[in-house]
Amino acid sequence: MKNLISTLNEFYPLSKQSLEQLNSIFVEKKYKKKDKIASFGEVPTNFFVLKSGIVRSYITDEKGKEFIRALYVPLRAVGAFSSLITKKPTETVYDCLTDCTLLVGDFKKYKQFAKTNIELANLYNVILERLFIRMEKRIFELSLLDAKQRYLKLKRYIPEIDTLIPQYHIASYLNVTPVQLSRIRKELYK
Amino acid sequence: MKNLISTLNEFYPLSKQSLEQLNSIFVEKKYKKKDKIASFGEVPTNFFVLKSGIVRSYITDEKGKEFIRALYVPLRAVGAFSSLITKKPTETVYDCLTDCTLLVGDFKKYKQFAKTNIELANLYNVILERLFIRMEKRIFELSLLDAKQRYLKLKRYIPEIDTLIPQYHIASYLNVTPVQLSRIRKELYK
DNA sequence: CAATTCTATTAACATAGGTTAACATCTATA
DNA sequence: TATAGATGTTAACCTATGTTAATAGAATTG
Repeated sequence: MKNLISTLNEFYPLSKQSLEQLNSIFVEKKYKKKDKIASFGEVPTNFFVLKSGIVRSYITDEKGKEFIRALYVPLRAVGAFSSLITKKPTETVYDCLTDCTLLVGDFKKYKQFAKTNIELANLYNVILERLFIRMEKRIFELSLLDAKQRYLKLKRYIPEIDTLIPQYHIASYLNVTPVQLSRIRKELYK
Repeated sequence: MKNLISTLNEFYPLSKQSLEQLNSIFVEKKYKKKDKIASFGEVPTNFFVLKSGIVRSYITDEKGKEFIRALYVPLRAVGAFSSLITKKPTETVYDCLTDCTLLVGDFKKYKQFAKTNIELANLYNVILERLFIRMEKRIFELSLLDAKQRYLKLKRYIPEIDTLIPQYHIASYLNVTPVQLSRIRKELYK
């Protein structure tokens, strides 16, 4: 369990007892490209820490069109948190864009431990704080930047992105059509 | 302190000791329209609970143009949380769009108590969870809905909004120009 | 209450980005 | 390796929204 420990200690240093409690709720698991880790309409019970690969989250409109809302890279906390919190079915789907390794955590057990273990309560705080800051940045990005700037920003965040996932997925994350992203790239690389 | 107690118990029921700790860090304060509760470039030390009035948060671009990113109504937790968390200067300004009454909380003291008082750690969890869910909804809204739908959604959230704040503030929140909001209203009410 | 400043509307024009469709590659697999 | 499906590019056209400016009514203040 060396890996789990080093992964989690990057977020928040924990006592031996807390690490043991964490070990008891986390399982490492491998997923294939396209595997779902949270499906539409389901009430999720797990949250995850991404060890390798890329995960996306997306929502679907009435016509079945997919809108990628987030891309996750290794060491990020992943999961349908709002549904875990509200216990309502998720409208956001999470799936793997590449083969992935994830730490799968039992959210209910975690919360159970956090009720009495203040270290774990505070670790959850730290995770929520980070998620919150990411969300806020994403809102600034979506409202202040045009598609070209959003693309450049994404490339700064994940430089190899163009080789990792197809362009139409990138376009979806940027909230534009593949046609528009193609235009942007043309202008950028001429 | 009856008011503080009833306000906070709406979020999370607390023991007498926790309430006393909270009382010691919260002060009720009145603000005038246009008063700032967090200014650009400052490292904030307080967070707030809005008792009455409307507060906005906004960011400013290089040209000094303001972009309202959130509107807060009574009982919402308000504050430059990402700066409180990171201890870096805020780029987001928070000010009062109407005269307001706020509970002003000392964030550092709160965190200090939360280190050992698990009830307060968990209350902070609940607040962060709620903020997170709001953020996520706002992202869906900004990326899936056009300006007309965002306007209708805002009117469902705060029906009296048109009489509370000027239209150009509403437009800014919706991420469109006042001109465009005027067109939308024209189309809507014909 | 007159003058100034704010706010909302409208028109004319400009632009980013959407839609559709044709075409060209590339990739996987039967 | 031939074929079908997946992916990316380009062009033509359309729409929502931005920009600027003129106008007018409302609100504020000397």
